[in-house]
Amino acid sequence: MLKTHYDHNEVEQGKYQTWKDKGYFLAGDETKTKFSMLIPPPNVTGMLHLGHAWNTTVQDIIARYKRAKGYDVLWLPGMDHAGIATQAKVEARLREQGISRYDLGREKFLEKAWEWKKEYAETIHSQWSVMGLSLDYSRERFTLDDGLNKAVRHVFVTLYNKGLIYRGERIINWDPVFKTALSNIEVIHQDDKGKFYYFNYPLVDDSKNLLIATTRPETMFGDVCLVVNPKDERYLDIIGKEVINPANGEKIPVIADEYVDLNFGTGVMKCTPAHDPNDFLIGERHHLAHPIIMNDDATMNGNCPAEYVGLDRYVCREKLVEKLKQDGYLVKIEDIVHQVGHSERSHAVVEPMLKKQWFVKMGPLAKRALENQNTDDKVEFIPERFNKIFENWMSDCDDWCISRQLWWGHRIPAYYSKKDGSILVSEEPPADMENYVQDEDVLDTWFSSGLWPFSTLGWPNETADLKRYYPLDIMVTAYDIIFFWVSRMIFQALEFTDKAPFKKCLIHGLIRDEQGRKMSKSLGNGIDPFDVIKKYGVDALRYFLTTSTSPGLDTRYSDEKVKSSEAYLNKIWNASRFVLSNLEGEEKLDEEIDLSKLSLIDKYILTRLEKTITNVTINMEKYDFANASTHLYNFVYDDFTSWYLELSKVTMNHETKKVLLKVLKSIILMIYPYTPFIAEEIYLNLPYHGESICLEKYPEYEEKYVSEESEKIVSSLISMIKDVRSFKVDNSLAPNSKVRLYLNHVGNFDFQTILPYLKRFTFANEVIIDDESKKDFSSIYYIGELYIEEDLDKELLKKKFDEKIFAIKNELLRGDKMLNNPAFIAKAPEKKINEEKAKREKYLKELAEYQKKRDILN
RNA sequence: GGAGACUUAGCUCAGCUGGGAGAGCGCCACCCUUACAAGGUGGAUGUCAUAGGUUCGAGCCCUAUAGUCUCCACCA
Repeated sequence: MLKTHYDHNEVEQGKYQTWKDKGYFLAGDETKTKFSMLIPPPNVTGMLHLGHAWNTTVQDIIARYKRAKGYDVLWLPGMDHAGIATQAKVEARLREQGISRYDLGREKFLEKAWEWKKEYAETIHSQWSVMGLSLDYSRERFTLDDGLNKAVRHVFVTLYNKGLIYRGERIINWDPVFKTALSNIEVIHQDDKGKFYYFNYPLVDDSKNLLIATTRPETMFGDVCLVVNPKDERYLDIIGKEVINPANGEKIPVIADEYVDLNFGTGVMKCTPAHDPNDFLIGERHHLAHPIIMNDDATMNGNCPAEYVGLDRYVCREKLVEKLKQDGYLVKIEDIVHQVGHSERSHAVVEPMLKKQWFVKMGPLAKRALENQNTDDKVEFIPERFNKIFENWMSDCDDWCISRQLWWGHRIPAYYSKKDGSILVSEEPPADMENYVQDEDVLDTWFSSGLWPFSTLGWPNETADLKRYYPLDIMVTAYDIIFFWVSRMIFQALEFTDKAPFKKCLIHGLIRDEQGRKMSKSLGNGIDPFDVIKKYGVDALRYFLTTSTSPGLDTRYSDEKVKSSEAYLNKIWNASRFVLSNLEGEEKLDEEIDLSKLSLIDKYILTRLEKTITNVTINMEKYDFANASTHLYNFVYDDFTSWYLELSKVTMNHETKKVLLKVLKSIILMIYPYTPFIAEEIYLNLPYHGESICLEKYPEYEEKYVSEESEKIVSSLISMIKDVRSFKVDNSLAPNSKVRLYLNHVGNFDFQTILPYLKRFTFANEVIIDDESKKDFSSIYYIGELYIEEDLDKELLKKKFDEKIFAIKNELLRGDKMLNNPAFIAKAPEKKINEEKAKREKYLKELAEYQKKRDILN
């Protein structure tokens, strides 16, 4: 029997371990249709946050729903080594002990990193279990395990041999803190305050100056020329001439290139090919030198005048500006706000630098990904608009810089000959490894994540799992990693498996704090899901996360809403207690319900149940969990607890008890994917329950339980009761005050069937049916077919009637406007016209009745 | 500079393919009615951002405007 109070701690206790031990979450029943998904692997960098909780709960709902629907569900767990992020954490930990990774050396450092991984994997596992995620742990993977390493090497080598991976010297985004290259999307552009410095570059053999504006004076040491637009009439005569670079006194030429914008700045720009991507392209076109002027830590190098060597780039900037000011070259300084690139991980200002790195050639891969979206094999984004976001990015992306100057990750399988420096790219090290040196760099962490949908299933081996579960049915993720991850999975999958990696991609938003701000460490506004769980229970958190959210949109965390989720579960808990207490001692409740023995209200609730099952299922199939839960919520609160449970007390019998059991069971089966713990607890307390709710079937719509007629009659009954209640409040009568009711029998059903309920809920001491003599006494209140006799305030009654008459007249007006409109009659669908006509009839009748009663009062 | 989202009750948000404005929380009044006071009953509250347009009919479709937010982009 259920305890008097819903205590989430007690309810959650031990259940997950049992589910896991019993193997309920293991995939592999080949008699069923498969349904497969993978968890987006969390980084082994720390604790899971509310975003993870949201993302994984959505998947868990899908997994549990699909299992209940009879699928063989594979939900494969795993984690991501998260190269740069994890390495940063491990280095920070070492720094606390006063050591750097260089003190340890590569091998020892990696040992530390694996220790870190082990530690945090454990944390994540325990957090997954608290969340109740129905993961198949027997298939868990890690991006750095042997199988995935093999997949990564295979992909790298294959792409290299196809010419889709190349090594080249290009301008890349350099993170001077972590001292590694970054891909374009790892650079966050944000508005920073900066300055526009205007300098004079004196022309050689001329007294004139050229005015140049720059935001980065320190790069002047790397200037190789000035550039003007060949169409710019102002500067036609100076093209080909030389100027003095005031920073270092070197003579540099003025060249012409279409790139220069005539309307920006002074129309003349300086060109630093090694430290700016556009300057680099200009340099390529004009075969210019590209001197690098900074070290990896963004200090100035030997290509700068001695007094600046070793200075940090910003210190150098100040010093140089000061000097140029003294020398009379500085014309003015303007304050500006401009977009500056920062490293996603270190937040340092990214330095564009010319470096030799590995790249994936995106053109052909992107083309195929885009083309595939026009085929039957396309990935269906939910909501659909994310397809456009995906396509926009895909159709305009640069080559992907995949080498990272880190240690934690997949080491690039390229080997350089000690003899001649030639490159050997191969899945396995060369036999004569002593003659080679392996590339020091590792791959971008997203390189391996991009293979996740198939590498985790054993690819490149033709494993049974790969055959059965690939491609996946759905991928669930937040929109912020569409570029990082989703797009890469898609083009890698197409390239290596000739199929899209998943059929659907369900996109959800990000969770924000109560004020709508992003949760961040610096703001200190992060909310630990496990604090919330302690307070309200994991079921309440899960319910909140998946029901008060809208597809693809961000959501705000709301303590109030989690609380009300808990209140809802408490409601179900107590309703269950009521049902169970009524079932006690009853036998043969598992026998088929005898429709002929059902009361009016039993038929009513079954009808509402069947309709609810339909509505919930439709929305579950669309992965619209907010809508699905709303249908269930309304059924539970209104139909079931507010009305049926109360009404059932009046005519409780054996058949009603069967109905109570059936309806309760259906409710907990439908709430189960959202809130598995409380659902299991109640389930195990039901008579005739199975081993676990995890093994139960989802409720199915059954036509035989639907009775439109009963639904209609009980709806009238409910509105009568509501009217009497509201009548009492209006007349300051106690809710349980006795009344005498008169029913005028105009409907086509037997009023006797509703009498017991009407009496009980209106506290009527008498209900008189069809007594013509009682129709014109003065102290009455009339509602539909119902009269109430009482000593009443006539003025109040008049007012009530007048309000009602006014409302009906308004309705009539609305309808007449339509019906008197020839265009409406001509163009509106016939169904709608008939509806309006029927309403008109109904209102006219009501109006007449009310007016009659109103007249009696005068 | 492009792209997208959002603007509905005091607050947070629903409103499915156009056909009588909804929920939760909050608020007011009454009630410890035998599942539930984490409750029940009854109630108040909206020129659906603004202006046009399409339509018999617009919160919903189209256009423009304003405000908020996000993403993308190399403008020195």
